[in-house]
Amino acid sequence: MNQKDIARLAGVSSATVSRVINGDDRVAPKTYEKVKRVIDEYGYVHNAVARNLKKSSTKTIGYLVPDINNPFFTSVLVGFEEMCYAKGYDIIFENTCENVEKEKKSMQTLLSLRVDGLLAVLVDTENKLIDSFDSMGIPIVLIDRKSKNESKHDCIIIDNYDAVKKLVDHLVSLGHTDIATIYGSLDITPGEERLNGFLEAMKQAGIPVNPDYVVPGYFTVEGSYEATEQLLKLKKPPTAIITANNLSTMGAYAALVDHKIRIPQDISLVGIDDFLLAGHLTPPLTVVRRSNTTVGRIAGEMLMDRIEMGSTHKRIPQRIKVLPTELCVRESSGKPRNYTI
Amino acid sequence: MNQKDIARLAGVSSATVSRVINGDDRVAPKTYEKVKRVIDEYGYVHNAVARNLKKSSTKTIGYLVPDINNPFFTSVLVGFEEMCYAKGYDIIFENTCENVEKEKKSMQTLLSLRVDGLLAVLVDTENKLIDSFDSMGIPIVLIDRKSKNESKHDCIIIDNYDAVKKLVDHLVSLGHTDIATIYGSLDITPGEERLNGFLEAMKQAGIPVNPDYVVPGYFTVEGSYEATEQLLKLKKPPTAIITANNLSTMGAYAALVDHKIRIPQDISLVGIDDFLLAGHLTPPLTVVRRSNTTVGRIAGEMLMDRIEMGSTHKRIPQRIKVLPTELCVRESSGKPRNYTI
DNA sequence: ATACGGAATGTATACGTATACATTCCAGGA
DNA sequence: TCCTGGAATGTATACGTATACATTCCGTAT
Repeated sequence: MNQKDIARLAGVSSATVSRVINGDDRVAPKTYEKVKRVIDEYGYVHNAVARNLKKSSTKTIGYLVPDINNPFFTSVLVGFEEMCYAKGYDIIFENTCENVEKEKKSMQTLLSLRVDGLLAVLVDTENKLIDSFDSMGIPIVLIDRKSKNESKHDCIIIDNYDAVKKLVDHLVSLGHTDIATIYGSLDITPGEERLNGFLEAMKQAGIPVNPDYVVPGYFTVEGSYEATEQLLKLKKPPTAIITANNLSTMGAYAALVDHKIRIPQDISLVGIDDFLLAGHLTPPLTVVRRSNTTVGRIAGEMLMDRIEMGSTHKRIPQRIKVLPTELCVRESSGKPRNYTI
Repeated sequence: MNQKDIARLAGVSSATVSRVINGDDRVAPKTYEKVKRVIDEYGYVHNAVARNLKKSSTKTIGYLVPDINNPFFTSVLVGFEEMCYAKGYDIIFENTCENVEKEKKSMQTLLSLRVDGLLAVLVDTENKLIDSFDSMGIPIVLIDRKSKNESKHDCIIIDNYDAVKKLVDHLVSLGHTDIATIYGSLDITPGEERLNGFLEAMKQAGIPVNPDYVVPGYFTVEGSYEATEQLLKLKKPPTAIITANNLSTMGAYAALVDHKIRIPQDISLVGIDDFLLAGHLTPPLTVVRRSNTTVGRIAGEMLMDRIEMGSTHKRIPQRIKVLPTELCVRESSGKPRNYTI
């Protein structure tokens, strides 16, 4: 059942059917009704595949993230989907599992599927396939992680140095000096910048950094759980811990709870990125936060803005949107203990 | 740049190029290499839109859920994506926001996009568009919520009656009689069955149900937060609360924490469905759980199984997979208090 | 009555691919 | 030498749509 069939049944040409379907106003009301009736009667459903081929546009956008288990990417997806739906775009979902090979295949697929745009959080920011998107004129918006080489793509980030500095300063103002950090993967920008931000903020605060207090958590719950246990095993555990993202915070929290460490009496815990329940844990956690759905919403706007510009979008220079962050003081940060644990 | 261009540049026909791309072994090794080289050199990327039109199959599956903010649906997505990726299917993501109108539009879009299958959690289980999928021979797998009318579609569910009964029996064995439940939306099966299951299990245990102890939480964090506050306002609050899903548990937990109610000393809290952190809260929560990623994985299997059967899949009768649930006793359930709060 | 012009509709084609069918090629057997 | 047959390749078409262009229709002005 296609337009030609409908045309025959309605006694018109297939062009007219196409016009009815696309709401072309150059069709007489009575013809419109007649065709509409036949369409409904026979349950014809428009074939977007053929349309996409003809129009060389798919009204489709790729959403490529490394780990959908991470609630951050889910929240971003919510905002992104909201914008896409409003503008009539559909989302093709790709989960790369932080795997370079899978990322390649996913990007190849999206390319092949002729998505009109791509929202990506890349594992391999030097990925050659990025060039393919460029040469095909498909806009890309990057989130959180920038390409290391001079990238031409729009991106939405936060000031990681500033975010960590807010946490360090907060802890320092409470009297902490034995501050530890559980840092993330250093080969992606947030990991690198948040660690450097920590070191820099400590320097500015005039507090020497204890190398034992700088441990990797790999941005994962498990990694940070273990990192926390490692910190607890020290002869003198830190009085405060700064984590590098939401998962890291969860891991550290779980480890502290499991080891019966009281927060914040024994150890203060603060982190980057808010998450569901973070404000309702015992105690509620102090975090530096941004609006995750806003990230998705702005990404959608920037992307569809470029898409609608057509090929001329290449003339618009890279746009970098730095979202504001806010220190949200709750109860997981307090004065440093003055006893041994 | 298309197959014809590549063909001309390589001095072969477009059919040969197509064969090379599809790995057809009826092409001479040297020809294969020659074509491959031209493809790489010119950065040709295969057009899946055209292929899909020709083959009337898209290697694409719709994933339609009411609320991706719910971690349950995210976990399901993880398992589902895993299976899809393994079999070479891509996912088109639709979030209906529990909105009937949006659900209709989404289904219409998926139909138009000619997805090969659909994994759906429907708001409106009487949706007429389901029939369109049927008549076009596109298989559907339903999760969690069954169609109310006699549905012909595969579905993956749990025994809700049994799940609630496990919680009730657990609480009764601890000595509780003042048991409250925060139930979910009654117009979807899990909501209806879990409430009925509660009433039935209480009956079987010989415990009269206090109508004040049966309050709606609408399967949301906020709704359940308020429901919990409502329970706390009673002259005699319950000694235990059973929640209807993960969000409901979070809401109740947050409310109890915020009102300084001690769990389980003052009130026990148990719920259906596990979630990240549930085992690391203070105290860790007792829940009835299933493997969420398994739900997605099995759904993917059932769906692609039918897809690969082609049109004959209609001859296979409805398959209902009831996943096992397990009572996971942690520390949020204890003996009932013997004092007034 | 005729010409005109805009509205309504029809005709024909291209989008890029996969594949049925046709053709060419070539080695090996008679 | 010719024939045979399988391997390799080419030719032609259909998938379902949107749309440029052509045509028809019909009311109105001349």
